[in-house]
Amino acid sequence: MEQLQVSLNSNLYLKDPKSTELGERIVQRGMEMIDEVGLEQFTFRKLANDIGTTETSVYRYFLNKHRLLLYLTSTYYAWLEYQLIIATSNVPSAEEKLKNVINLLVSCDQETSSFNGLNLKVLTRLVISESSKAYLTKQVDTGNKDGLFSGYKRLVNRLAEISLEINPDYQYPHALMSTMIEGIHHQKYFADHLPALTDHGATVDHLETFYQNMVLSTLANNHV
Amino acid sequence: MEQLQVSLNSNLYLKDPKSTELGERIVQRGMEMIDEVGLEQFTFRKLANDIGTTETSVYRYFLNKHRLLLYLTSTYYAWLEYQLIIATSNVPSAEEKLKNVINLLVSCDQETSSFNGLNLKVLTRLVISESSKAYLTKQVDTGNKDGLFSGYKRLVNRLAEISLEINPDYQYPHALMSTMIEGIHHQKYFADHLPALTDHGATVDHLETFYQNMVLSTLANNHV
DNA sequence: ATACAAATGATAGTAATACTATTACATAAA
DNA sequence: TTTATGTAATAGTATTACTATCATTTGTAT
Repeated sequence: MEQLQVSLNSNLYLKDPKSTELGERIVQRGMEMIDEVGLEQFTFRKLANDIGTTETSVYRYFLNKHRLLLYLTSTYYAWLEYQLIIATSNVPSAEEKLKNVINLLVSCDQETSSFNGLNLKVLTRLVISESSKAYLTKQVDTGNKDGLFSGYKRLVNRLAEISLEINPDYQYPHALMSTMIEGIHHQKYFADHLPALTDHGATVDHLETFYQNMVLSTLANNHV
Repeated sequence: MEQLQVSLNSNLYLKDPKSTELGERIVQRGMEMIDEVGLEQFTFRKLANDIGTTETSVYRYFLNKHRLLLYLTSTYYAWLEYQLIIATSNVPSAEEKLKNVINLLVSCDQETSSFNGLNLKVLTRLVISESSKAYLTKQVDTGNKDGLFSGYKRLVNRLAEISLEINPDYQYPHALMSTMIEGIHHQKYFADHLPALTDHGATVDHLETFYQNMVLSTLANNHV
């Protein structure tokens, strides 16, 4: 799992950070610093000072901090896609597949392992609090054309297919799955910062129950 | 409706923008400019130049642009709460109430009227693309203590109560309603910018069908 | 051992951002 | 008339988000 090679869209970076040791450190410490101080307070200068290099060198790898964020979130979605394949292969029942995926999504902030040298607990936390900022910008359309969101879209597509296995007539499989993924992230954030917007502290077990019921009930489709 | 006085939490501003004509212009043009250029590119200097005043004067009303954004989103939620009361009073069936609310939420970007001098179509568009940035910051906890999110929380509470009227045993009414509100906003954004993440262009009618089915099926609770 | 290119580093510079401090002016209540 | 109060103009600062240039190190092919 550690050694798995995942190739991300090359528009995410200027120079592949996996090609050099400096690149690896930029991505690793970049993730940690964004997690610590938040994207707004994070700068390439701070990162460069921290890892003992120069601002210029960091700019050689990434166009700006938004691209670094996108690189990180794309890594997260690549990991999820890989886990999804494991969690659904050789599972005959589509409902069981979806349950496994929900379990994966609600518990990945408990993961102790690493992926591409990135601590998954930290990466998940970063995705929860910062990933929306990757697409809520005026540059979203050009970024989308450049394929910067293809990892996320591929994941949603896979999940939509599983939904259609459960109910082939269901009209909104992409909407349901993107609502679920974003929802899980939001509920975890709310639990930590705005608990009035969720229930039972959005623990792993409660979130799992909530989203299982929500998705499976919706796909059973008894209110159209 | 135009004349309705809604008082927002006084921590949202330094000086009540409704107390002066300059304040009103700051809020109005502020909304329009954030909608046009996005929060990142929006600055108090640009706003001041645009409305013919100085940066300093703008800072007298709002601590920073995040607080102005929060003021705007709070206005939106205050309007929603008011509309919700209209849409649910004298409606005997709880299910009917929730349907009315969903209709309100999915169609408020079509609204042609104004509220507190703010064009609701523009305000809704701004909320869809920018409101997450109001709470996805490292200052969220102090902001929450200062009551900056109380309007949103009150709205979710009201909706949670309606959910419990439908199913008094349901365990996740706040989670379901915040998932729905955020979901509606996201789906509208995806329709415009990342259409692979939604279905049928997330038109008003489709969104209404999707969320009605999702919420009512979930509350019917047949998968726990 | 030499030549060469790729990678990194050092230094400097710029326009803009997100503020703050100071001062002056106008008004209006005491 | 004094005194407070609100409002604005001017100026200044530290930081941000970059870009340009050039020197140096390092690994590799010959």
